[in-house]
Amino acid sequence: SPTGALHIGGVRTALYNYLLARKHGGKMILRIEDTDQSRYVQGAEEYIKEALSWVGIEFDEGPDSGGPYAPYRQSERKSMYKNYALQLIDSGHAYYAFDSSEELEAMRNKLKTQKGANAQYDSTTRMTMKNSLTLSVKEVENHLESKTPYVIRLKVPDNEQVVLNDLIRGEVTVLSSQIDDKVLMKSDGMPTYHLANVVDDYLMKISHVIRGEEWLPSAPLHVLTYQFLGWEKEMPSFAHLPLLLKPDGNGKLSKRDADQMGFPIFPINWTDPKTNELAEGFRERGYSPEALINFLALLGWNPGNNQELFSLDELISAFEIDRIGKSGAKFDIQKANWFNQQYLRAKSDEELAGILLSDLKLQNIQCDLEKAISVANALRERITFPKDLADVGKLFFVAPTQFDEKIAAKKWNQEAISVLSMLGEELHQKKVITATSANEILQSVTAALNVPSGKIMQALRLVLTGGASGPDLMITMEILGPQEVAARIGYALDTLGRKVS
RNA sequence: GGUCCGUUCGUCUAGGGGUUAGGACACCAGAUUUUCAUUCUGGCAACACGGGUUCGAUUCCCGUACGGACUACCA
Repeated sequence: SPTGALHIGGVRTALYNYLLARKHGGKMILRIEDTDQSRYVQGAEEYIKEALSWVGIEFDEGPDSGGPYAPYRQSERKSMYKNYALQLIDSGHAYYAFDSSEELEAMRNKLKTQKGANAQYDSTTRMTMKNSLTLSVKEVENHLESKTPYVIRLKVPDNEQVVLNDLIRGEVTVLSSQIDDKVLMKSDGMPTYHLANVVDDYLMKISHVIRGEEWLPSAPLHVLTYQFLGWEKEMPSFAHLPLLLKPDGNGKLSKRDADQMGFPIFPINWTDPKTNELAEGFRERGYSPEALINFLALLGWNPGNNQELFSLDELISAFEIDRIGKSGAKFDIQKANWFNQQYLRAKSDEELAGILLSDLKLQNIQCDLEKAISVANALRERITFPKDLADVGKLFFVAPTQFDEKIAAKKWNQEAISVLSMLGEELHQKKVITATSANEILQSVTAALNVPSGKIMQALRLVLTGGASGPDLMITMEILGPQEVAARIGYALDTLGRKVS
């Protein structure tokens, strides 16, 4: 429904639908459920399509590609729904209701004061309200003719067992007296979700309804609707998915939680058209669609073995609806990061170099492909996001101008100074070095000065990177080249001092 | 409040009447790297509780607790 950005839970729901459809050679249909005009959000439909397309979910039918059951937007199908509502009235399963919102509220408030009573429009209260069950035929006609606003409500039977067979939860039985007389047609002439969904699923020959658990309570109502419309045989299978929960505490995962914990909740960037507020998406944050999909697939489903890394095709062949869990899954961004890392590492040096090159270009840093490949190779084991490549790789192009004070205080000592001074002089005379020769030179210097090389490594790192972390130091020296290393040593000696008191 | 759904390491989960209850993420330690990281090895850590059924229950049944969803002319 185009009521805002599709969030990550919706992506997972779409994914499970997609996996099942692909696995069994079915059709994946995109239907836009835009029956609530007041909640319609500009750009939301496009967002849904783009987001799903980014993660690799493709539709066989939908508003763009068309299909045998077009149109695929419920607003464009508006005229189709009323006949079915009328059919339900004719068969005695629905009725007109003329109650104003004030009257409804008054009824609910009155009921709330009675203990144990369910404040709802149902078999116990409908005869006290203003509807075609309580009004005379003449009065009803008058209302309809004078265009009194009305809704059409389902007449839910008094005391019947409604049985829902859920693919995930098994048999769920609800007593019909617990279900209220849901509005089927709104006063603006639009159907509610309940009617539109049932009618369209029937018309579009939908085989499976896989949706979030929040729909479970209204599923019996849908079963009832299928029965009343005489479509019980064509009723789709239902599967109600466990919810995605917030990482700490309990409750449904929300945008607020995600913001607080500092991770995205939308697949791609979303700018709220009302507030103009930008919410960063997983895509823009640097998650690959493969990683996101893999992570999401395993949040509530598992293959029954220890395999964790799945391509979309592998997911399709492994997916089984009865291996979906029943309980809600907390959203663990660390695991998502781990998946991202796995997929990033699986890329070749050339691919990583390409990412590095384009990121460097944005910062106006020149780099040739050969060097980019070396840098990518040096960095490949230490990155989680593509941007890490340029973030940490930057040290190969821009010399540090300041040094981490804590590390300097700890590691910048007389031994380091003498080793580095000598190392700088040695390197200054060289044109090229390899990791191996760099190591040899370092070893000879430390041996000559009788300093264990392990003791000055962090000082060397500090000089070369400005901080305490980075790729292998010998490799770093090889990529930097002897002249640059010597220059950085010289700069460090100048700024950090050649003597320590 | 009512209805429905759920409950295995901190997290995602496997398992299933008799198991040393398995894996992954995270965390911790050791080894390697004369280097932070990687990698490797190891460690920590779970069947919500109470009743049944049973020779035996974490597994089946019932209850309790806890959690969640729903309770709109929203989807």
